[in-house]
Order: sequence, then C-alpha cells, then structure tokens
Amino acid sequence: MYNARQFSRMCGVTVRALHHYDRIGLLRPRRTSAGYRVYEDRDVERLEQIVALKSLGAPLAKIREMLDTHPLGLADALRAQRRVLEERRRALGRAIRAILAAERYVKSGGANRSAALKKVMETIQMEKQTEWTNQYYGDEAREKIEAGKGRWSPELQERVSRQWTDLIAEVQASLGEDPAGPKAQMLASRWMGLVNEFTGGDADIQAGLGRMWADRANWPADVNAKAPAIRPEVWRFIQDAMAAAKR
Amino acid sequence: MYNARQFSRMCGVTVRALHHYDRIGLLRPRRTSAGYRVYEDRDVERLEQIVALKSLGAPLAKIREMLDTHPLGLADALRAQRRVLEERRRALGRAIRAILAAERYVKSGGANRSAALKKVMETIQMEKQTEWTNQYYGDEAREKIEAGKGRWSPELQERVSRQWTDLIAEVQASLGEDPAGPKAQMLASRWMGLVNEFTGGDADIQAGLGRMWADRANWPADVNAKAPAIRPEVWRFIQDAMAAAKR
DNA sequence: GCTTGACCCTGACGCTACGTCAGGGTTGAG
DNA sequence: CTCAACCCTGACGTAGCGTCAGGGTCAAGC
Repeated sequence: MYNARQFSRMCGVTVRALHHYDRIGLLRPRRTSAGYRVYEDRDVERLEQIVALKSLGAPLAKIREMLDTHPLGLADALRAQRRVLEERRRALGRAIRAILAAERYVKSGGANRSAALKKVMETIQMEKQTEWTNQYYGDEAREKIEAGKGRWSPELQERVSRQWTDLIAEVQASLGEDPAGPKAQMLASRWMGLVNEFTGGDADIQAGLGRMWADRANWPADVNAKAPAIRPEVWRFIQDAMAAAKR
Repeated sequence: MYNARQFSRMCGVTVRALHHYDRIGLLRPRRTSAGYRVYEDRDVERLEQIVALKSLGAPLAKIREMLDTHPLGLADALRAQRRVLEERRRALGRAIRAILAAERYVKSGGANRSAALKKVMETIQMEKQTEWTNQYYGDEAREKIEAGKGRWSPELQERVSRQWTDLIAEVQASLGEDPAGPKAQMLASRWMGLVNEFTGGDADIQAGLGRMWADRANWPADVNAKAPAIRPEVWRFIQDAMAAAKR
C-alpha cells in the first residue's frame, strides 16, 4: 500500500508518469473512496517490467499489449535486455572502428570530406536501425534484420560510386594486361584500398558492399544513371589480379 | 543546386525535416522567385554537421547555437563523435556485466526479484545519464559527471539496505569474536559476496557503493529511517576480518 | 492557350511520453 | 476549525518531425 508519491520514488519514475500510465491503461492502481491512487506490491512488479521494456525502446502501447497477452518472466526480461545491449555494443564497436578509419582518412590529407562523414553517418544509422521488436523477439526475426542490415542508402551508394568511377575507368583501359603484371597488381591493390577505406576494414560492411554491387540492377534509376557500370570483365580482371597476388 | 527532394535523399533526411530546419533557422536555403527551396553544396556540409551533432543527442536549438558561434571542424566532430561512442560502449559493458550478475542471481534461486531488477534498471539509467553536453565538451566537465555517476537512486539505496540488514545484525552480534576466527571470516566473505552480487564485480560500481555508504548522512530521512545503521565498530570488524584474511 | 500531371509551398493538426502549471478537493496536526 | 501538505483532474507545452489539406508552379502535350 503506497500512495503515488511513495510509489513513484520507490520505482524511480515520476508521479506524472504514473498518471500517464494510469490514463492509458498501462498500470491502473486501486483508488480510495476519495479517488486517491493506491499502489500495491504487485504493481511494483508490473512497473518494473514496464520500465524494462521501455528501456528496450518499446512504445507504451506495445508494452501494454505484451504484458496483457503474455506476461513476462523475469529471466526472459533479463535475457532480452542483455541481448539488446550486447547487440548495441557490437554496433557501437563497428561505429567506432568506422570513425577511426574516417579520422585517419581525414588526417592523411583526406580530400573527400563528405565521403568520410557519409561513412560515419551510415554506420551510425545502423545503430538506430536495430528496432526493439527484432531485439525482443527470437533469433529468426533477428537474422532477417541482420541480412537486410547491409543495405546502403541510395545517397551513400551515389557517393561511393563516384569514388569508384576513376578506378574503374583505369581498369577498363587495362583489360588487356596480364593480371599478374605490375599494373594489374597496382590496380587491384588500389581497389582493395578503396574497399578498406570505405568499410573501415569491417568485414560485415565489406559484405554489405559486395551485396550492394551485386544488387545494382535494383538500384533507383537515377542513381544507376550516374553510377559507373562495372562490366563483368572488369570484375573478372580484378578478381584474377587478386588471385594472382595470392599465388 | 538541388531542390528539396533531391537534397533530402542525398543527405538521408526527409523533406519535412528540411522544412523544419528551415523554419527554426537551422538550415535556410536560398529560394527561387516562386518560393521554392534551393540547396547548394555548402548546405550539404552544414547538414552533415547537423546530423552528426544530432546523433550525439544534441537538441536542434543547441546545434544551431553551436554551428553559428563556432563552426565545427570535421576532425573535431569526428573525435567528439568517437569519444561519445566509446563512452557509451563502456557504459554498455558495465550494464551487460550487471545483467549477467542479475541473471546468475535469479537462476541461483534468487529470492529477491526486485533487487535484481533494480540493479539492472539502475545500471541502465547510468547509460541514459550520459548527457551529450558532457560528452561533447572537454574532459573537465566529464570528470565531474563521472564523479557524480556513482550516485544511487534513493530507491536502490533502500533496497540495498534491506538486503544488508540481516548481515549487519549478525556482525553486530559477533563483535566480540576474533576477526581472524572462522565466524568472522565467514561474515566477511558473505559481506564481500553481497557486494559482488550487487555490483556485478564491477569496480566502478563498488566504488559508488562505497561512496554511497560513506554519504549516508545525506540520505533522505525516510530512507535512513528504514536503513540499517552501520556503526563504526561493525565497519572496523569487517575490515579487520578482511585484513586478517589477507595475511 | 489550355489542360494535365508532377512537384512545390504553407499552415495545421497528430503523435509520444511525459513536464508543468492552474484550480480545486482531502487529510491530518494543532 | 484552520492551515499546511498532499492529492486529484484537466489543459496546455515540448521536441522532432509525420501526415494530410488546400493551393501555387512548371514543363509537356494537345
């Protein structure tokens, strides 16, 4: 038996928030004859779950729905919470690596400010994209998200493709050369250098980049118009050159 | 020269957001005679800075202020951004450790559900408390925040103190015993066990806990009323016992 | 010259999760 | 009985846009 003030301080939320939860039916306490709110111990438990789910980013309406349909075990809540945080931490790691790459890029006389910042922004966006639903619900759903995560925004694609134009043109002009020869090797290493520059050496992002190029057919038309065409022979030339380098 | 639509897609923000930034004076493009918005390349740069600062959690008004007073170098922005992310990542690490501790606690027949969840919530709160201002501005301000970060909410203090009541009573009953004796040793190890349980083994949090006890005089009166008093001799007994254990 | 469709503009209201009064009832101590 | 200390319920404010509604603009085709 607590009044609103005690209860709010006990649970670390404001009285106004309790009023709010009451009005939207998320947490309805008993009332005295005078209309005063009276909270009990079981309300503590529910409010804790509310706060926990809220910290996962769930909107209050969904929280209500979830708690009403299938109430949440403490262990489940903790596991879900932890998984969310772990995923966020991984995303942050990627972002930090990306920024470090951008910093190096800028310091080494980085000509293309926008490209570097774009990179950062893109990586940051990945952070935001992790929606709470996917985090709360099982692994299947999450994997779908993961798969789609490599998608790049059209703008970034545009920027990137501009960067590549020169290199591709040069490769195209060198198609006749020996893939193991010095010129081809230099082109291949420039190619990898560009890839690394834009991915911060992050394998996940590189995979995304690969998918992005593979998916060029589905790009918006206006982007495709400006983007350089990588014809199969160009790809093959570079791959041959990289294979030759390994031998 | 881009129109609003092109520009928005280029930079990954919505047209509506651009209108908003225009209205609040954050990013005012040129206009055609018909009143159409026209963005130019320098606007790209400014918008990038806006987005970057926004991702730090800065409110738009502050962003405007900052960009108007002292425009931001790219390198500075990147460094600030990275520092923020690194701090967040550290906080996440603490939170994850805390949750793992709570999970272990619950699994091992955790009697006190609320205490475990409280612990988690508290740790999560630490995450939120990292305000952007402190992250953006220099280290001095940050250290102040760090110092204050160990503060615990009154509710948690209340919970914790309930946990300790029994143990303290037992210690008090054993004050006459030999600090090196088996009983004292068991009490000391239970003491440390409780500390570890509540801190997830995290040294930062343990330090916070220490400060919290040291600061008991300043606790809210109602909490102090319910909290067990740790008298100096109790402290000394435990410290003697732990010292004896080291020998 | 006029229509058509694709864009662009400016309000204006909606949304989330509350913060912050204002105005008025309730409760317990003196 | 009074008075301070609480409690209640609207009602409006906040940030950062989303989402129409109503209306101007522009280039193309007839």
